[in-house]
Amino acid sequence: MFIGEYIHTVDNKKRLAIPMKFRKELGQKTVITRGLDNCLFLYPVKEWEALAEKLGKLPVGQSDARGFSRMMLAGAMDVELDSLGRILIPDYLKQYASLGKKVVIAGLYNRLEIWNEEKWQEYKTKTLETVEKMGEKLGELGV
Amino acid sequence: MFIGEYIHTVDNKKRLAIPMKFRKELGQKTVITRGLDNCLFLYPVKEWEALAEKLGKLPVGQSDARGFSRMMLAGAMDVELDSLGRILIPDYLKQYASLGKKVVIAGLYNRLEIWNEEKWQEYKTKTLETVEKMGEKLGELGV
DNA sequence: TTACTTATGTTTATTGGTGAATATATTCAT
DNA sequence: ATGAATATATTCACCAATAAACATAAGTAA
Repeated sequence: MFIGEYIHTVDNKKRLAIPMKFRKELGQKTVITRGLDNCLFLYPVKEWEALAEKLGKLPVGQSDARGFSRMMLAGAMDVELDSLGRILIPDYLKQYASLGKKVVIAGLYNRLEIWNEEKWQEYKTKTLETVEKMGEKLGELGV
Repeated sequence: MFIGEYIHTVDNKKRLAIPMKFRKELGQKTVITRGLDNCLFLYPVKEWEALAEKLGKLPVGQSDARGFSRMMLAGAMDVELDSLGRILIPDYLKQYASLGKKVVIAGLYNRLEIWNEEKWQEYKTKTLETVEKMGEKLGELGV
């Protein structure tokens, strides 16, 4: 299970070191793809395969399902961690998530998310404002 | 069952000693997360895992469910008690709860809460004022 | 081929997490 | 009250993770 958030830097060769804590569970072979809210998703291959299968089975008739799976599938790229635990981020994904030097790597259960650092901070403040109201949901979850 | 409140200090390496009384029940491996009312929650791993599983299964498609699980999962961090019973508090959580040097550690049945000391005092006085009224609600809940 | 660019791999330095030791405070029993 | 025992606070020193710089290899175009 991936949890926690880290700030790392992308070097001038577009490489990003994955936090030590995530490496073991992530494995060497991973898949990176366009995520929701302008971030990138990074999956261990196994998780990805399961997800891809689901995406492939979405009804071709519905245009938004089509759009969603196109974005995820066509946007995907397999990347390997090198000897120092770094991945190479493809240009089009780097652009998509408007990644600069500082990025946030967040653990979200079965995937990692990669964010532009400022965007992440914005998103967080915005979301935290409403999260107290969501406290009710916590109750439903048995917290 | 965790009960009672303690005032402890965070050292300059952002470490916080857990009160001796809580250590045995808490265990070595714990998870610290964003809590409600700007405090932090500290769970024994088992308690956390049950919660995390529910969070992990929330639908990725819905934006507020996404926001919620991002805050809870990415906001969480597993921390181990070191040989002196201390935990390391990540920067972003320290900020979130605006922790200074003095913090309050309170036992709340199945979790601990970590508060900024002044905020805790404020919260307490504020809450004690209204506690009489709350009595009625308690009745409704069968206490 | 040669120069040049891009990708990949390695080395070094700095930062910050980790562990141990000492000092201070608190509690309890005499 | 006094001292012993236990708990907490603080400090110092070490090690590991990350970031940056450097070096090598591979590919591309003139």
